[in-house]
Amino acid sequence: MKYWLFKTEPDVFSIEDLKREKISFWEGVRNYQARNYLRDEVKLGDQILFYHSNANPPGVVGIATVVKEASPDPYQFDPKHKYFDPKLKGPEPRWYGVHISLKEQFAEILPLEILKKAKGLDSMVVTQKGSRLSIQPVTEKEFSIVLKLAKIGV
DNA sequence: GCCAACGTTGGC
DNA sequence: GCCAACGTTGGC
Repeated sequence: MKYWLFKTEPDVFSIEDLKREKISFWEGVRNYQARNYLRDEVKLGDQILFYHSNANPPGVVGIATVVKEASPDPYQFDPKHKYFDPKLKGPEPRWYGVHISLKEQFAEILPLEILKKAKGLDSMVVTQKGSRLSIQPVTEKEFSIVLKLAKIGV
């Protein structure tokens, strides 16, 4: 089993939305590195740190899990949709998403600031300066440290 | 294939 | 709202 961090702006799609929808398609990823993770490496049952970016404060708000592996993002073909990709030629999809489901919402947000100070998270992708990747690999160790921090509370 | 210009991300 | 970091674009 692998571990990931999925980044989302809560104004666009928040953990509350995921809770309400039960199962959500992770749409709109338009970055090749993130796409490659989604298409090739994110597998059924993988665990996800659900992260709110562009929030006050930014941080991890819960745990989700993968319930269905990669399928093409349908919006890339829809000219009226904001995730339409005008550069596509033909029916070959370029962008993919996975289906996820909420596993646990933390009692309160675990802020990025705490992650940055935490022991053992020095090389975690999200704590690096200028880390813009929206789908990030997380090690098992990092994942368990984050869980511990979330339980202790801040 | 280089790289300057440009657009976007996201913490602060 | 600012701006550093970074990805993408497109002229050459």
